[in-house]
Amino acid sequence: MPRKSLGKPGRPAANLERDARDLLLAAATELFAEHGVAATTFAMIAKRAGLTPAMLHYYFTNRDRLLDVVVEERLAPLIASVWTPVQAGVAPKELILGIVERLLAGIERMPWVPSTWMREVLNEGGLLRTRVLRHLPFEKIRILGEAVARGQASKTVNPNLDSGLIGFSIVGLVMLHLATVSFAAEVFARKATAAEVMSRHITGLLLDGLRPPSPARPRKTRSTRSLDTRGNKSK
Amino acid sequence: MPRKSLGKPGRPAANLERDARDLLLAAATELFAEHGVAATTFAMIAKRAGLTPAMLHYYFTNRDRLLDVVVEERLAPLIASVWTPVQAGVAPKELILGIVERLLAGIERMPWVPSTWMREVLNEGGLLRTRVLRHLPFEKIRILGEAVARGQASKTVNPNLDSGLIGFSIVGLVMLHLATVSFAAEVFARKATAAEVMSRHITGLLLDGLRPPSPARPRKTRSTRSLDTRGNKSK
Amino acid sequence: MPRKSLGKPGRPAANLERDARDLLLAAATELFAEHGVAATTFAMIAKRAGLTPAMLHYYFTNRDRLLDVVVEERLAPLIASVWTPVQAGVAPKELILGIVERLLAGIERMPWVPSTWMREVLNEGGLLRTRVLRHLPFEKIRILGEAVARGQASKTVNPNLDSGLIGFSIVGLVMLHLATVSFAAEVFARKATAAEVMSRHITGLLLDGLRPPSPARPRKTRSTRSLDTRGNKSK
Amino acid sequence: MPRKSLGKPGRPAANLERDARDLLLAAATELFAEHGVAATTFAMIAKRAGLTPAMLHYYFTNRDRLLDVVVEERLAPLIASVWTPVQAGVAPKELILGIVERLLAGIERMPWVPSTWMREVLNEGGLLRTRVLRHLPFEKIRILGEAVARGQASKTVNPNLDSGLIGFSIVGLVMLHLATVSFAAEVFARKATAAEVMSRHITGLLLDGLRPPSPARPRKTRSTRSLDTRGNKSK
DNA sequence: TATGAATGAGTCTTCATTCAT
DNA sequence: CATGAATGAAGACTCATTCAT
Repeated sequence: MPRKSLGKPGRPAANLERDARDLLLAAATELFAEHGVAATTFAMIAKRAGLTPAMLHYYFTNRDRLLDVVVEERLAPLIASVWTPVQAGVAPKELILGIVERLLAGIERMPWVPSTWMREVLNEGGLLRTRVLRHLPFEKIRILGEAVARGQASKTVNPNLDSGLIGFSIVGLVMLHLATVSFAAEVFARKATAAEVMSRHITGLLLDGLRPPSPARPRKTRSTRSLDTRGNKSK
Repeated sequence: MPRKSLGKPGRPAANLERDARDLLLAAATELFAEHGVAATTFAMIAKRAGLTPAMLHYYFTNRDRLLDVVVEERLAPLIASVWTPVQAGVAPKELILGIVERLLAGIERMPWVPSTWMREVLNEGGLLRTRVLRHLPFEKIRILGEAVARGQASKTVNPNLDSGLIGFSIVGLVMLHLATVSFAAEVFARKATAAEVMSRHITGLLLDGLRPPSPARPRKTRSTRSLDTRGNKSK
Repeated sequence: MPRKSLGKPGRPAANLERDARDLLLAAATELFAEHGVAATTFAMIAKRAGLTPAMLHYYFTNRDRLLDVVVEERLAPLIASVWTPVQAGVAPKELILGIVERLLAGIERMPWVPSTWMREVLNEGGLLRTRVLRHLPFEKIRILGEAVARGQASKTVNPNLDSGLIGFSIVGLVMLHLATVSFAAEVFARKATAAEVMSRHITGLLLDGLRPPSPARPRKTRSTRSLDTRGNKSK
Repeated sequence: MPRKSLGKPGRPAANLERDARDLLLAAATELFAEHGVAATTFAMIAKRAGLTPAMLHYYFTNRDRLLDVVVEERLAPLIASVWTPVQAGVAPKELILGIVERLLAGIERMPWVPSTWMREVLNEGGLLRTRVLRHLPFEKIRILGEAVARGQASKTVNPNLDSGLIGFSIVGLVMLHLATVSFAAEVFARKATAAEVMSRHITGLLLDGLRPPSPARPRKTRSTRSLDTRGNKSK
């Protein structure tokens, strides 16, 4: 509860020395990604943060509260940053590209997200699912779905897609591939796929599937922009 | 696969009364899907199977061994049934359709798979990852990748896709969507998406992405066939 | 596995193929010596004998009964063989030499005895103590004590010795040294002391302590006789 | 040795209120002597100390660590106190008398030692054997052996003794007799032999065996001094 | 603000024992 | 005779949580 870090207004940047609460939160999210929420003990978190298990209770009182805090202070801002710019009236393709781009940028800052998302949000019985649900931007998701449905009506979008599922497919596809990076790397015993390649693969899959993209729309802009071009400041 | 079940020679089919080992295995896989491997205790498994925790040790000696058995007797056969038919020389589109179809059929028989796959195989630190790795059909995955690469060389396949990742994308996409069914349902507080719709959505995404499919190839066959048309009988 | 060995009554010697009961008893005594009674499980015994834990119950019904049998069929005969020849009227020195000799001979046939004796008989709380107590030849021990006391009265025996303890000292000393063989060997990382040397050391200690033996009585016979000169047939 | 026990600076001596760690250690050593290490459970120790089993893990983390601590904080100091005064150039008789005296004094403070020594150190498979081995004063043992060997060369010491074994015989003899006290008492259903008698018996046995001591060397001093005349302060 | 001490509930696992076959 | 199946009780050990300091 006690939120220290009351950086004097005078001091501009200098966030170097993070306080204990931040340290614990960082350790917790890392470990959640590595071992899952259920398998992460207070002792493990404390050890990684170089602090004591009792401090976790001091700052978060509770295992449940710790999860609340992780969702509210870490996942919710990411979700907001990804979906807030989604506006009605934009073409579905542009919406999707924006979502993917912002999501990739967010994950770059919080690499623990994909793993945790798949494990603890999408999965039935995931320990963060209910908590995350409260922060989903239903309105924005609906806007995206309607854009797709309109596209389908005007024959410019694949009618096989379910307009209600497309939002989950986009986010899930990104999470899936990012979480799979280490798996694919391990399978082939080679180093992880480059972020650039991964980004192209994902957007390519979403936009055109297996088919070669129509030459009319070169899409060259995408491939040249770096991932963090439009990083959403979560604070 | 069933070990004991020495049904009297008189009784023909009727495998109704499953033995304790089978019962435990079924309870374990269910619970793994619901809560994850780490969060599933012997007590929980025993309780669901209507047996005692000590029996788990009797049959599997060990928590590790239990996981071994789950992989070897449940996941490995599924993997084999999905990939065995993959042959060189077939068009990538056909390969992908076959994989998706067989995978969906397998999951229909073992609904606990998608959740567990995402949680315990794809995820870094997943408790089944190493074990599953040993059963992956690298040769078949390579055949698929090469088919895609050849398609890209002949300009008939989307060059943005990474031919090395495509195998993981296909399997992952199916797993992801199946695991997400309950999530989407919960989000919209409506009943789960029909299997038929889900199947069309997934193959649609893989083949054409957002773009409307070319009218030349109607693909009507797919949408009419039921999911388990060619279920692989594991027996 | 099932070792029948239903030796016909007609066949006299031929005990080569031991029956299951014997096998189990041998495995049990070995393990008792290695790990102690408390730390030896039925599973360990069965495994070493190449049989099943359930057979132990079949033959011995009970853990307690197994211990009873070990004492009655193995230790009691050894005790009897050692003490039976002790007769009143013999000089203490001769009595002691006889006891040591017979004990060493018995241990040679049952190498598990010293360890078990020290651990489970002498020690407070030893699991065989009460059982063994019933088989101790109190009368014989008394005879030895009186022989020593008479020697002390006639100034021919060390008056510092306690005539009541001397019986325990003799047996204990032998057991101690035999059990210590492996320890001393381990300490010096050399091979075990030869039986001959050990025998001389023990009798030397008992008869003369640190002092050089009086030249009048050469005692050469002892040191030249081998250990098993007068093995006591326990059956 | 006492870890915590930070008695207020004002209070001078008075270490009456022992801390939990000490209490647990005392309970453990007592029970090890009574039932052996293998048969002593955490629950038993905790119960005797009036604490909970979980505290044992708190202070010792581990069953193995508990044994380490017992050896390092209890047995090792005793061993050191017994052997440290052994110096080259001293007559073997004096060396032996000193060792016995110091050992008896140590055991008087730690009555659990003899039983545990015989069970868990000397015995093959003893649970403390390896741990104790690291604390044996090999150099001192060698000095004693050489003193005996020199005595044998100059015909003043019994040549039947093995100079390499004599150290083990001395310590073993003391441990044996002290551990046997309760056994002998139980056998004769009388109260335990007095410490004084026991001490005389042991040293008598070691110095002269069965023979009456030579009148030239009266050895009266020994028998009059009480056991703890020269208690070794372990700190 | 921080922590060492302490614990009850619960984890996996082992064991002796029973019993139907 | 012999054993595979089954289990209650107990083993060591872990964990989130409390609390005095």
